[in-house]
Amino acid sequence: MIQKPKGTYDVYGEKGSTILYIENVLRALMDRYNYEYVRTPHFESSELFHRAVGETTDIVTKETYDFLDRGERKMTLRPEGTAGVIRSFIENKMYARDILPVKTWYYGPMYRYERPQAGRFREFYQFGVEVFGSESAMADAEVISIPVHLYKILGLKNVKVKINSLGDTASREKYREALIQHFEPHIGELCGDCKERFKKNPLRILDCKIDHDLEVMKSAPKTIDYLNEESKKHFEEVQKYLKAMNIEYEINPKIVRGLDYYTHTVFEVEAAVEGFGAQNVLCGGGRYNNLVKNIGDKDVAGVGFALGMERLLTALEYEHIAFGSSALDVYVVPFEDTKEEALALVQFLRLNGFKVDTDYMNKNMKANFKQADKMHASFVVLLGSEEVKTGILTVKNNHTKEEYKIEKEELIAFLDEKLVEDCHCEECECDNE
RNA sequence: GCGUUCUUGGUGAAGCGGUUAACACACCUGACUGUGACUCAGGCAUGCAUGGGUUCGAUCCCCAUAGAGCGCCCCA
Repeated sequence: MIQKPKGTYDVYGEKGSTILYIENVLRALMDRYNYEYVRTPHFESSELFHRAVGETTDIVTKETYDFLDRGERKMTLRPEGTAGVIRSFIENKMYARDILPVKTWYYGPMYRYERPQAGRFREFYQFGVEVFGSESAMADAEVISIPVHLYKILGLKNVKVKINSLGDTASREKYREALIQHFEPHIGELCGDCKERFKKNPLRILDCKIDHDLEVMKSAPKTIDYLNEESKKHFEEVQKYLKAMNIEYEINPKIVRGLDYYTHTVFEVEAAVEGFGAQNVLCGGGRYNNLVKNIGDKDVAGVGFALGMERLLTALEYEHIAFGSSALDVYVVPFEDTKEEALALVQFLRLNGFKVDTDYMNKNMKANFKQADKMHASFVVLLGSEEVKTGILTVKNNHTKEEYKIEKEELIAFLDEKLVEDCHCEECECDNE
């Protein structure tokens, strides 16, 4: 038996409906925010990610899918979306647009060679936005508002927005040094991982799950104390705009993000769901005023965020939120000698806009009614030789079990009327609210 | 990359070193060749992730491999 590769998954059934629903929500949402869709290749020159993500992060040193193409070019399956979008922004000279900022969104599969665990796969889907060309804190606030809005639409409660500021390059560097000075005398007290982090990426020490109770951790310097005037002002403005939009947030000085391209605002949205496990961060992002320059020598500010679909789906599952496919309008029961007429009727109804299905398995009557129930059919139409002969159809309301004799010409009008009348659901598009 | 738990039909699962691998749900057939919830009678894993080994005999014990879950590293 051939199995799917480790860390991948198939989508089918109810999960498929949920994903399609969310994707539609994303599309509509981004249209409302006036963001444009950008699609970039799933693989890029390896160098792009090395420049974007930074050589020190593990993402690039050991977690990417790298390969040589037949022309011996080093290629990498994209481990995240930002780098490709920036490359596209520069290559297509979007910075020269007549309308700035350029507000973009993307959605698609990303690849990381990691050990799979809850809500984490080797091929995973990310949705994200990138806004280029604005240094205004308004852009930061708008970007933060998008996932908040999305989670609200999806009905996800108990989400928490956590923000922090790393400041501009100068502030950030000053802070980094302060952090090193702070931890250096106590390095012996830290766990093994933190000793490693101290050398590679001291900011990440703040994220440690083992050492977080240590005195030296609690007394660690905070990023916001090292912001220069300009950075401080920017951070205050972000908060001002968030308040203006009624978005609740808390400042968490320990949010530093893993990637070293961030400047100023960084944020995460967490799901406070019981039993959700270690992977409770639903999305993260921030401002990256130097990244475009690093990649393409154009000094353009940027701010963005990304969210993982798999983790979002897990969170929805925990909250018992599902978006199943809609119920069938009509189930047609064919008989041995009326298959052609049945299929013709099915097609006729479909052409008139109804959601219709029938039996393809030569089921008996009992099994057919069972199947109609399983498909949540509103109406069952029996089509035997008698109905074919007389042109008068037997139509049964599958909820009330009432039976009607309807002429074929009247069927569409009958269904139109009855379907609206009977509809009690909250989600469908009918006008019967 | 490290640690740890696990893998038995379509599903939930019981099981013990020894002849037919429980039970339930689902599904199929018939009683009931045109009306569904009940009932009754049948059917439904030559096989217990895969490959080796120990044994007279392995779903069960041992080893390896693969996959899944959880935690760590890392991280949207």
